[in-house]
Amino acid sequence: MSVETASLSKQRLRVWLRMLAAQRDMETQLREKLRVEHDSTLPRFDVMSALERYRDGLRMSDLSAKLKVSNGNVTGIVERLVSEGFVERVAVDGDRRAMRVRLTDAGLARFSEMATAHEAWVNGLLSHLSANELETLITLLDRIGETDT
Amino acid sequence: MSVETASLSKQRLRVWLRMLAAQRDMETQLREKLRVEHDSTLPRFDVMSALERYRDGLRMSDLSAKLKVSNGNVTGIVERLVSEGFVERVAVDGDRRAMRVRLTDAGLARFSEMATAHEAWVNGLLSHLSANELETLITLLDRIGETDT
DNA sequence: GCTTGATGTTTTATGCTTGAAATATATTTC
DNA sequence: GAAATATATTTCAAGCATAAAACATCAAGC
Repeated sequence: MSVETASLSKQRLRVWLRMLAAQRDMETQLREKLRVEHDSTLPRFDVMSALERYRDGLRMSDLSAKLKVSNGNVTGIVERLVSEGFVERVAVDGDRRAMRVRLTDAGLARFSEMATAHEAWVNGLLSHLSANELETLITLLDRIGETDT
Repeated sequence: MSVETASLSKQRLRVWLRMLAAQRDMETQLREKLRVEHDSTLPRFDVMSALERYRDGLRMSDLSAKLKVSNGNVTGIVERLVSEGFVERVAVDGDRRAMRVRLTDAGLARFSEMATAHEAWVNGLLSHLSANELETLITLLDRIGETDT
């Protein structure tokens, strides 16, 4: 392995560590805010956010696919949202295995409040970066997931 | 709020969502590799990594500070590493409250294997990006955590 | 030397997360 | 239409994470 290759490898490692650190810092602050000011959590927020985009509701499996988490995970989060009255489960016609899940009116109202606050928090956390820098970040982050052409 | 301000806010939200997505994708792959190929986990790897840098060991509170996780969290992870024989707890002279934690020889050997593989995985996941792009990413990610000057 | 407060760590309660097994229902194949 | 296979979801066991309380020890001040 050449010197250039070795240092490139180390640089990639550094990028990964910075990604972790930046993400963790932001997540810690967002979670704390959500907990203190809205008595909620990021996973609940994520689920409600997905359901807000699909007002007719989503099947459990669609929900876990969109959020990229396991089925069992979504089961638990939805369970809590149901018990809080923010989400309801509806039977799916023609398939008795499936369940459609959707926001209740209370859930939609609650989500709207949280979403406004959430956007403001993120806005504050990323306020140092210019529009150009934000654009650059999006481009680079997107390229990470790309498969080879 | 002006049109520019509104769209800048949305753009920041997009950046945050991309950060989450990119980080989650990478983490999912790294966790799976660590689980299947080394029968371990990222939290364990992180703890061992910190201890590898401080061969004389670290106090529990130093460890949780470096990793930026709660004390109770570290207690559990170290507990498992101890039971696996990779880490040992040593009494601290002059302070019977504290515990110094350090890698055993087996732990160091194990970590070395994992670290080599881990670097190669990260290397693969970020192989699309050039040195310049990596440098840009590091710079931008670092600026996120900055406090106002 | 006793109290008061600070510090280091673990414990507890709760929730998130995964992978794998279990359950229930649909679909396909013969 | 019965058997085999596939799909949708939940349950389970284990681990990770937090915040808050509990516990143990230390350090200061009186």
